[in-house]
Amino acid sequence: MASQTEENYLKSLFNMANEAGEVNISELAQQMQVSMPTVNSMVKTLQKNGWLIYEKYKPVILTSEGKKEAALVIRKHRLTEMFLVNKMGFGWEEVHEIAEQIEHIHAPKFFERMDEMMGHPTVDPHGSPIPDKLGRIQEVNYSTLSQCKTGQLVVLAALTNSSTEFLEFLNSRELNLGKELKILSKESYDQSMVVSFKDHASETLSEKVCDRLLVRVVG
Amino acid sequence: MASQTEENYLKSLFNMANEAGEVNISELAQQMQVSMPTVNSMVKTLQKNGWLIYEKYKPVILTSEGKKEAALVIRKHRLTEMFLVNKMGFGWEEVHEIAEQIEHIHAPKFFERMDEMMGHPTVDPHGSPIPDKLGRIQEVNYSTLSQCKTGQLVVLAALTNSSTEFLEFLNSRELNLGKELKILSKESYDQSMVVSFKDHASETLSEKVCDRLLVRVVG
DNA sequence: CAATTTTGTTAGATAGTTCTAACTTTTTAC
DNA sequence: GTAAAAAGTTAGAACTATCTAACAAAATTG
Ligand SMILES: [Mn+2]
Ligand SMILES: [Mn+2]
Ligand SMILES: [Mn+2]
Ligand SMILES: [Mn+2]
Repeated sequence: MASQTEENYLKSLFNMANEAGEVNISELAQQMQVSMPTVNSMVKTLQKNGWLIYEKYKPVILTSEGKKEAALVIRKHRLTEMFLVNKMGFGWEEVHEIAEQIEHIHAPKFFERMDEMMGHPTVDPHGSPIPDKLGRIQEVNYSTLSQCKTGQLVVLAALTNSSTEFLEFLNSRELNLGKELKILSKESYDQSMVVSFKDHASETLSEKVCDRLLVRVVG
Repeated sequence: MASQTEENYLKSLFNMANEAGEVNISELAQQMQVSMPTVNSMVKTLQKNGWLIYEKYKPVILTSEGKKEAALVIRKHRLTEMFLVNKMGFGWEEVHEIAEQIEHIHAPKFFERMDEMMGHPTVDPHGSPIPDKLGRIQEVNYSTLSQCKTGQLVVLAALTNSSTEFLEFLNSRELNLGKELKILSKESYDQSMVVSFKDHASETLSEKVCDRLLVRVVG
């Protein structure tokens, strides 16, 4: 059984993998906030457990068992976040830190019960998909708001970044998932966009913000 | 901040302390399911943290800081058990193992929210008192059913033992907290008691069972 | 009270997760 | 295509939580 530390590495590996499924040691070290030698010894351990492929001086690659292990931890994380928001009244900006701890609880029934109580949600409070019990993750591809054209009508569906600061910024503009936005104009100098919400005056959103908003085009 | 291991030791120390507040190393080793040298080194660590008083060859004694630390972990444990039963539909026999893990989560708001959602409960699903936010524990003294006399009317209020097996035994007899029992007779040979429940035929309860049932005498 | 048993301590080891310092290999830049 | 920079590895150490073996102190018992 994976330790808490191992579970955190697996999660990062899963999220960081490129198209080829590769992750560099230095990037992983930065992500995990530990030194490269620490990562070096941990990847050897993860390899011994059959969760990744490691060859000296090469980027590491999760095995399918590693991916499944990671996805099941991510499932617990996202179910927890959704439970905290939907059943316990937390804001979407408060739940990540708590879920970071609860994801390591070994109690299948506890997460089963959360899942049931919420009617088997498919996404977490930030729009990220919740893997199923077998660790399968449903891929959805939204566009970023930046990629959209003037005149389009879009619905905010997910985020590419869920830092507390960004979530608090979105709260301050009442930008929550499901919100309909109409793209009024795009400034070619700095890529900022002017959008209007239903029942709300128009807003200017910087390129940085537009890059972090994932939307479904509805018109 | 106490590690998970330290928190588990503190909890055991708190629960095992005799009238003088003393706990023997050998008893603690047995309780924690570790060797005596392991306990020996841990009590030195706990002493360094100011949570207990240790002198060679003497039983250890929690300091008031140690007692508070312990009580706050017990608070998290019991709030969790109550939440699992009242808000998530678990049986009282299923919650201890889960709470044993969740009690180590560092997220004051999470437990605050549980407490609020339940309207600040004062006891856990097994009738044990929930310490307050300052680690103060309200002492209640019930009698065991064994101590009661024939003819008395009592209400089941708590348990001296909450093992899964005992809880399952109580489930099988529909003996839950709040149940009114009338003591019909007591067998002097083996101390077994015959009791009748409201809306139920009479039952014989062994001495072992009667010792584990804490009751409030109501008539 | 002396012998035995029980309780507690020390020493030394292991496993997990982390570090820094020193070194090597690979990649990038001129 | 060499030199410098970046990435990765090894060695050696620390800290936590645990163990067993050996020893010492305290408690019990005849
Ligand atoms: Mn999260
Ligand atoms: Mn985590
Ligand atoms: Mn419990
Ligand atoms: Mn515990």
